[in-house]
Amino acid sequence: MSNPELDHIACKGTIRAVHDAMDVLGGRWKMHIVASLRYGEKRYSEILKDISGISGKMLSRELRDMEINQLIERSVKSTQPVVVSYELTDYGKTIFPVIESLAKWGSEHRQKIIHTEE
Amino acid sequence: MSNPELDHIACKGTIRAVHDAMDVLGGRWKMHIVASLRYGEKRYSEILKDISGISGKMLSRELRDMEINQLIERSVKSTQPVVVSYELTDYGKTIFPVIESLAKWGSEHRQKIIHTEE
DNA sequence: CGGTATCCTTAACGATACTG
DNA sequence: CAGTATCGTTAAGGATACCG
Repeated sequence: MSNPELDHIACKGTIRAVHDAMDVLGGRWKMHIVASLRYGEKRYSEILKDISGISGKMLSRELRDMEINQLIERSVKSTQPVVVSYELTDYGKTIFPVIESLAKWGSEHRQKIIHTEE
Repeated sequence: MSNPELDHIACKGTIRAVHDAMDVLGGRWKMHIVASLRYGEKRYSEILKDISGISGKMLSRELRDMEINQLIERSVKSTQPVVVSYELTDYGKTIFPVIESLAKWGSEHRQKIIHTEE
């Protein structure tokens, strides 16, 4: 049943789609940020605490990128001191299935690593 | 129904799982390679043609990484000239759901970009 | 608190030339 | 064909200091 030509076309399509996704979701931290905002809005400092390893500079840079791409929304409450929070837009929430499958694979992968005591 | 504490625990778990996945699948090209091998084994030069933008150096480096992580298998047929091909291991194939959701998001994202004529 | 500016180091990556 | 070696450039990222 398998057809080399059709496979090739499908393959190229998948690669292109993966490429398009990576343009926006690529980089070490974007997926982490989506995961952090998974259950609702959070403040800058909360996200910073959530994601161990990220620096403030990178977090603000990535947040800005994602805001430009309309994945997240930044809101400022002009209290004293100022409170800034971020949340996923409806469009940003469409990434959930990706995060979910990635997280699922990641936790299964960790199990595998543990059991083969690497 | 939503519980801030439970959300926080779930969130941290997701972030950790995403992190574990990224350790192995991170980088600009690994997902492309999985997509390229999606429908069966391929030769080095075929993968190189599939993935536009990747250089030979990066391809061989990424392939080696993935072989070490047991995601792909490299086989050499000692004909003249030598033929080397790569294919996903059973373990590597467990990444399919991730690729699928990523590709799905990517193609929808492209549609969105086109329709908002960015 | 939520950043930006500056400096610095390392890693990623590409191009080219070369080899078995 | 399937790479490796070498060189050079750009990007990623951290540390620290500073600002409204």
